[in-house]
Amino acid sequence: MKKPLVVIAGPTACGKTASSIILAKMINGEIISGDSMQVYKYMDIGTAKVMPDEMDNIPHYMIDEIKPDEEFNAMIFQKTAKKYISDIYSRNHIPILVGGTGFYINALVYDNNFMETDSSIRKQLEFEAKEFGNIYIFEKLKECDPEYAASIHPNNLKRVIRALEFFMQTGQKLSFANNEAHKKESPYNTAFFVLNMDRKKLYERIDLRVNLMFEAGLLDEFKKLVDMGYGENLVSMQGIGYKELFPYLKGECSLEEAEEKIKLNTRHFAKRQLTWFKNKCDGIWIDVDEESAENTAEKMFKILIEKQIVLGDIQ
RNA sequence: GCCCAGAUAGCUCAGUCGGUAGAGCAGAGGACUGAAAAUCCUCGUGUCCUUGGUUCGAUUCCGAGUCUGGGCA
Repeated sequence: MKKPLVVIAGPTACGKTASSIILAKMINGEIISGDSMQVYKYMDIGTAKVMPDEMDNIPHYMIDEIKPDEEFNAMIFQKTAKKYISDIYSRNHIPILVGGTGFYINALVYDNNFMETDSSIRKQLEFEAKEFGNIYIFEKLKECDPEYAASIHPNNLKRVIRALEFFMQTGQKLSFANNEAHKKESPYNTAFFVLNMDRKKLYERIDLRVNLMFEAGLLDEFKKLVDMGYGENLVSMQGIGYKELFPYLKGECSLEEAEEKIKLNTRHFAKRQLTWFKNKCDGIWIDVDEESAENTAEKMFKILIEKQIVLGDIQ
């Protein structure tokens, strides 16, 4: 029998954190963060990380997992999170995966197969792309994996390079591997919640949250990271709320402009998240508009009982 | 009060040598299977300020008005 897994996804600033902690209390849950930025230590304010005083004694995992200059990706996420999940099962608790990184969440929920590769060829390919252009490298991909090439745009360099490096290292076509991976059935009995609210309201909440981040000392946090030697080229420092502050640091824009840019990028990001959850997940959408975190948690709890993912007497 | 310059998509503006118009940004939609808060793709009809005139035809030319900048008193 498949083991229970609760997922709480949704765009940034829609209230995942608060309602997930309440739900965790109700069902003996423990929380695994499905967030690509909260894994980094020292990046608290800009990632809107759950802090210990908010956790209400609910254990949280995949938070502060690594330092900002350490490598991280979907495979590492999956591997690490799976370990935490089995630990949670061993305690007879229910894992609640909560976050906004759809790619990571799906990797875990659908247990995607990742082939062992490393990124050693990457640099070379990046160099070639720079030297000879996107089309040149795209043509290269066309030769070894025409199906995959047909499915992506030549300008999407990251995708093109990944497909190429995958082929060069495994001798397999990414298009083929993806198809195989797609056939795999999820090992969990999952309730996949997607929290959402009226777009306008979401955007207002984003603006408000960015204001609060600055009040809470985002700029200091950023400067501290820079002082620790974490630079602009790091994946972690390309997170929204940090990357926009480099131009300010260099005197290329005002703080107000940087702040506006953060708001804008966060809105764009929320849109991309929504697109993913809409089209890549089989989710139960929960309208959070005008609702308290308690109501949202209550709603999810009811559905969990209906779906028999959780037993009624567990509380 | 006078003079000058504007008034065109939600915003900033381009343009039409007279045949009802187009960029950037915003916004919307989409892709994504080891960078994913990353990366990439698609989408532009609006009383061209109002009103007279000239004209087959005006957003475009001319006159008047209104508003907004700037200058002079």
